[in-house]
Amino acid sequence: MAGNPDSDAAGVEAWRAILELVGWGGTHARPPRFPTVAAELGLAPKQMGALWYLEPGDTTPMRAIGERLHCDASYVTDLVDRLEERGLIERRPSPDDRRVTLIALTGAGVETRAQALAKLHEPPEEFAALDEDELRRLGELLTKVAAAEAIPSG
Amino acid sequence: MAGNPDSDAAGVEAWRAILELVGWGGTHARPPRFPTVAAELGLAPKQMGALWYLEPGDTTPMRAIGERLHCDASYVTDLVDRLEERGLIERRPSPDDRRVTLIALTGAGVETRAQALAKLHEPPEEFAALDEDELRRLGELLTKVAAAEAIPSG
DNA sequence: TATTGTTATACTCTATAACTATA
DNA sequence: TATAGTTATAGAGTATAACAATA
Repeated sequence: MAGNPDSDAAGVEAWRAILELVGWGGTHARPPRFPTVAAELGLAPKQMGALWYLEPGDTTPMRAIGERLHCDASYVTDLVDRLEERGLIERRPSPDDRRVTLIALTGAGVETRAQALAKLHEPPEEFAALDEDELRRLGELLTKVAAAEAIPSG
Repeated sequence: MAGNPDSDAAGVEAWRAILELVGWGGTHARPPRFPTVAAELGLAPKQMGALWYLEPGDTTPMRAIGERLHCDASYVTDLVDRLEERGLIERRPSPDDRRVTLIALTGAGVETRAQALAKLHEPPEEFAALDEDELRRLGELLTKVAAAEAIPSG
């Protein structure tokens, strides 16, 4: 972000609006979306993050979950313990490497995950302030941004 | 969100991109912005939220902080204790009502708050994927959305 | 020797309940 | 009686360090 001043200003404005919508803004202070949805399903935010990361039908080493969630391996153990107690996931020994434990969603896990994603993906009511063309344009622009590789700063 | 299908689809797409950018997405899993910035400054997320809410030069009853941050009064006490220990805020008795304690930022608090906001408001690198016109348009659309009153669903 | 996962432990975040002072 | 804030306490979230098993 060291371009021309006008562009920077527009970027700051856009970003600030995003923070606002997401519940991290200073002005209206909406409740933050992700933790709220997690709480509605009786999940800790990271538990929901883990469920999200797990693809239905797929199998994932515990280590990968920790990397994705930016949390310690010991906490992944705890996370997995609790999700397993609730019957949402199961552990399976890896056939390839006897050190690794693979995680898979159970049927109940697939269902809970779907509920979580449905709630999360529900756009905010405020989108009604835009007409259809505006909304489509917004979607295009944001998708272009989100698809871009983050340039590691520094 | 019960409009026409096209509009809904565009909204979902836009919203999904926002979640992605903010670190709540499933695909790239960027680290979530707000907690990361707080950690960089050695603050708990809610501590940073409190600092944000406090306007420099202003004075705010503790109760209001709890409402804004959606947390319990007892935790506000703790929050304020720790922020006060670090010299970022100070308590002042209210002249109007001897039950209420007013909170004000100290000089150090104003400075820390500014640092936090600067980091938070820094747009993501990915905005570089848009040219100036696109960025301006994005800013306009998002601002319009963020300024809209949320229609309480139900 | 390095890596995956677990256990033990402790620290931080946050809420509930009971309480004090004031209104 | 209701409201602002505090204290005591407990629970959930998360990390560090030491460890076992496997590679």
